[in-house]
Amino acid sequence: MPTSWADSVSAAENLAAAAPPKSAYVPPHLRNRPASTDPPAQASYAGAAASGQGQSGYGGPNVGGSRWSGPRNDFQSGYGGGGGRGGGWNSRTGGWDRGREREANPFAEDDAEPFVEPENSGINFDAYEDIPVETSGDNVPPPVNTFAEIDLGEAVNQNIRRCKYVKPTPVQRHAIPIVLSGRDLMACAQTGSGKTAAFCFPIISGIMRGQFPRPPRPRVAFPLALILSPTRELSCQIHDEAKKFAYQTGVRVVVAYGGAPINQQLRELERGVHILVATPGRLVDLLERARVSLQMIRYLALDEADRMLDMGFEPQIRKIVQQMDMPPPGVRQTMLFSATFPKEIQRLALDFLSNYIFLAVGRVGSSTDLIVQRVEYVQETDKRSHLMDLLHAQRANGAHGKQALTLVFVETKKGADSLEHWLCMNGFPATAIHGDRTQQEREHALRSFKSGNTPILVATDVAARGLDIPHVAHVVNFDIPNDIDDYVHRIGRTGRAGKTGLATAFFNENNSSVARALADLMQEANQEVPAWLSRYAARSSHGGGKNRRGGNRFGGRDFRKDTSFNRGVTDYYGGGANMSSGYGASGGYAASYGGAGVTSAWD
DNA sequence: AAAAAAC
Repeated sequence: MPTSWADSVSAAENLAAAAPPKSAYVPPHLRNRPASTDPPAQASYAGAAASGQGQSGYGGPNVGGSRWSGPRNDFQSGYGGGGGRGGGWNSRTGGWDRGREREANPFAEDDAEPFVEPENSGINFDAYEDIPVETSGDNVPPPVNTFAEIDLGEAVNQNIRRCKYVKPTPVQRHAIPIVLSGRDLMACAQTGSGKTAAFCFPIISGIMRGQFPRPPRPRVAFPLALILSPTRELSCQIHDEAKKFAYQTGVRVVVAYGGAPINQQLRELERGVHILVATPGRLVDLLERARVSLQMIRYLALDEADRMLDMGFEPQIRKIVQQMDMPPPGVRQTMLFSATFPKEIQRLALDFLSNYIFLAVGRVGSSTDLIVQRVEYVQETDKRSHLMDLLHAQRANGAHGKQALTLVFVETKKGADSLEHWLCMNGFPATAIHGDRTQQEREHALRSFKSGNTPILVATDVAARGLDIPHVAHVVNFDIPNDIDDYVHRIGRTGRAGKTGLATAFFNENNSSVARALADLMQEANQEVPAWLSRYAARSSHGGGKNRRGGNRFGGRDFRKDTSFNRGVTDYYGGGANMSSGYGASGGYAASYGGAGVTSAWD
């Protein structure tokens, strides 16, 4: 076991260096890396804009009432003609980007990668092959092994190549066929496992091959798909990714979030939108102004769904999903994704789902092998000097000429401000991100951190979820969150894409309420649990309380399997699906899940 | 109790 932070890092680096490079599989976060040698995109699509006159309809910049395709079968035409003919989807690219402006190449800025490193270094590829997967629900479609098995169409296939995706990740292998088959889905998978692509690919494909009525009113946006996320930065990130997947497919992706001028967002919406990515507040605003209608929504995806349905967000989500004009479950297709899925939230989620499939994908490399978790006992008053010690060690250990990125989580916005200030005063280049900063400041902080200009970022939970920040070597839980799921999300900012990472937590009396949950979690992740923490855990846990996770090596477990849920409640299955059939786990893991909830497929 | 999310 490593004994110091510096040791942990060098051990991690050795481990990385020792891993033999393979070429076949590239996890999501190492993709898009070196400048692509793709030919200019238009070349392959030159002359493709040649279909009927209706094609300028959808999203056409200046067509008032006929933004949607004129001939109703325009989306359809050409699809099914086989990959070789290319007349179908490509023809639609002539629609909204023809003439006036060209669709910006979303792959262009991938060259600006500041961290140069050999492709594929240090990735535990084999770990991806062994990931346990659990599915439950009626008639679960079988997973696919390659992108070729799924007919996503030539335009999307080309984007997959541009993204340098060679092979679907586990969550993609399972989720894509499920969504393509039209089923609702609740998916537990770590962020960084390729979730975004898992729901974007089938949505884009579905929009390309579907037939949709033309939008009934001008000056109102009628998206076909809605993707909601809990933070503005995460919405931006999803939007950026989705743009890549939808490049030159004719499918328009627009993002809307608060803190930024609404006018530009309105203009984008007016040009037409198939997929709207949004944070809840701004979307409600747009709905109330009647600039967006949800009546044509066919796909609804909630990212970080457990956060979206928790107390803070639930009313807004209910308003958007249930009290506006969105089609009900069963008519639309609903997908919920998160790395954690507490039972109470799963129960809540029933209101939004219809006969759904539950999917749990284990983490890469048996849970958190790739993240070394340490807990240190630090009095409140000693936290700053202790942090300084860690940062000094890290600096001494200096990697690649640049200081490794360190993400420091604190509980409050005030705490973030004052810690940032203190670090800067003490010669550590730090910046901070939290909800009281302007959106400009937030985005600047994130950029500065990502680029390595400011290698220390102090953050509240605004940065805990979903954000993909490559090269974070160390997550410090300066304040330990009261909800253990938040801890899981926070440490997930490191150790991404098969890379190793370190997570250090400062524990003291104030955290005794999570001692048990933290100890259990670490134990389960094969981490060394300090004896003093175990004593805290034994002392302060009376019956477990609400902080007990349905622990296993997945982010969660289908609560429909709980006896306490099943007893006397037979009506939860959207439309009375047959409970007794179909709930066997497909992978042979069922037996492992019958017990106390801590057993896992790998025990 | 705090954080996030609209103007």
